[in-house]
Amino acid sequence: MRDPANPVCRTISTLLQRIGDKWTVLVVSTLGEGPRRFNELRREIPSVSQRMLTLTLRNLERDGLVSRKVTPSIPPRVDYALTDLGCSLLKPVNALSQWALDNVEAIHRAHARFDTEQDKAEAA
Amino acid sequence: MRDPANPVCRTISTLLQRIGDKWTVLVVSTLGEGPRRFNELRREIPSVSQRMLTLTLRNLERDGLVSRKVTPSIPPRVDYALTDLGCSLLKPVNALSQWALDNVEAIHRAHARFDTEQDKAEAA
DNA sequence: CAGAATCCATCGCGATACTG
DNA sequence: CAGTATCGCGATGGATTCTG
Repeated sequence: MRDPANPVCRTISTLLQRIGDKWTVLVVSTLGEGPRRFNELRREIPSVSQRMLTLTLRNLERDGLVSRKVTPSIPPRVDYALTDLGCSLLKPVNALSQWALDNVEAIHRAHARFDTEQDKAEAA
Repeated sequence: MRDPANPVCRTISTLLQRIGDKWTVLVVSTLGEGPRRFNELRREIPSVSQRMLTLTLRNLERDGLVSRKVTPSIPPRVDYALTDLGCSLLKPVNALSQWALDNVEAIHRAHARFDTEQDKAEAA
């Protein structure tokens, strides 16, 4: 059950990695507010590069979490939106974010404690 | 609020990355069943290398999620366990895993659909 | 506007060998 | 038993340039 060869386990692992990658959650939570065009997303997430936004959206589309609607006009228009599946992911993701928010300070205290003990250890 | 320069946002991002890395969730969920020694963890997670298990545990300890109790005997004995903070993380993480379990098939269908459409596109 | 393609620095991670 | 140290490959991701 904890065996990474187990296909179910691998699927979970893959999902967690996607959640953990640099831009996915940012994009998903932005789309959680409503559909966006490509450059709208870029503006709302200023630090994402064009390349990474494209890759992130492709992965999300492949997972069935985001829909991509192309309007072949000039200039072209592409609208991204969460699918129902994508929306359903919002809840557990937000729960995790909320946990992080609730425990930011505890984590920082833990870091400080750990790091000072580390310093004492190497001073010796 | 969505600005990666925002320290709170960075903390969330860091946590999500930790969740997303290859071994953290496996280790945390194993420790969720009770305290374990180093090599017990290795046996229960056969594919983890010594190095990565050490690093994963160090990070978890630094975050205050896992406690490390050394018994200086010969041979030495080290017990790892979830802290209260670590336990509290279990719930949102399990929620996410459960979501993945519930939607494994939907995701696989999405992959299949996406990939065949990809093939058609490049065939043209 | 919404990308695709290319180049390149960095890093995660595994394999291996050594230690108190 | 529970680590640490070193090496090296492949993947990740940023910057830049080109396109329909």
